[in-house]
Amino acid sequence: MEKKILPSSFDEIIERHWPQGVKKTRQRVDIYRVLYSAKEPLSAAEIFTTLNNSASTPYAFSTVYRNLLAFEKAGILVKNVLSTEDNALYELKNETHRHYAVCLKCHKKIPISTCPVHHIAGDLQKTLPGFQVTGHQLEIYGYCQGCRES
Amino acid sequence: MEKKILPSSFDEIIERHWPQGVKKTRQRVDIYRVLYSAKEPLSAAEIFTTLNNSASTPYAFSTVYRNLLAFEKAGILVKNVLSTEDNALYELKNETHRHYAVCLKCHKKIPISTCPVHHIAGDLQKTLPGFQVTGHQLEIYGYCQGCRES
DNA sequence: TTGGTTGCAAAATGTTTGCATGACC
DNA sequence: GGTCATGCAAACATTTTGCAACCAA
Repeated sequence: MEKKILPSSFDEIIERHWPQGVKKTRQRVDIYRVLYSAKEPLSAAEIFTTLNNSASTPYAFSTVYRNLLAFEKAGILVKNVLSTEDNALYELKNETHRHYAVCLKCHKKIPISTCPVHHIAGDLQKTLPGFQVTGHQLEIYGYCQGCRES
Repeated sequence: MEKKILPSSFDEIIERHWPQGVKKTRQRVDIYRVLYSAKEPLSAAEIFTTLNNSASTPYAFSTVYRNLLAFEKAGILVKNVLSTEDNALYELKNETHRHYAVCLKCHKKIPISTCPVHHIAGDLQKTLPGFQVTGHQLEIYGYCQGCRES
């Protein structure tokens, strides 16, 4: 019985997922924690506010931006820019590849389980000869049930 | 032989495509023309520059933005915000529904003929019960042939 | 004529950068 | 101890807004 059972502490999660070559600072770990516990993509402002509400120590806006960029370069985070939002949203790249349906009225983001792009991955290579696909972004727009009823 | 043959003059095109309820001003027609002759989505700055290079009369930046919004509300234009660009891109909604593959190095935008989202339209309704889909945006990221070779 | 549209300038927003101080390895 | 990260403030780029003059219907 050497296999470890749940729950994993946050320290263990960090230990397992922390990217190579990124120095571990208090601020970075805290930003990671905020993103990790988020249920949907967050804006830099939301991360900034969460950090400064939860601790007495100040966190600078530039620190948030610089580290989101660092995480993105390290390959553990994706930056999304939706046409319906006026700012970028960030989320950790986790095991499950996800897209969202965005409500144009209440801006709620509903996860979509399937990814239509995977279905046509082969086709894409034919459509775009010589193009090396490294990623994609998809948003579905519309109105959620709640907003349709009101 | 009442059927009209090519070429259509730009005036005829405007006549046919101009949206209901949008007052036709010199500036709006000119913005429409720039978008119409563009081969790929343009930024507000590009439209602004094109306008001011091609005429002696000044065009204000705010006029460009206000009318892009007016066109969008009228349903004849789509606004795209790509994660790789720091500004929005605009293109006329024309008959053919299109997406682009964006090169992460040279930022070239290559049109994709197929739309994977159409393939799963039925699935989407099941995945998102109660959600009314009105549109979507898709970007493919990667590296184009030219940039891969260098 | 009259309400919508324009140009200009200024403000607002989100994001990036310079620099001295401070923290990690 | 040396290097990289941080906080602060100021700079930056894009987009939005207020207002008087103007134009299309």
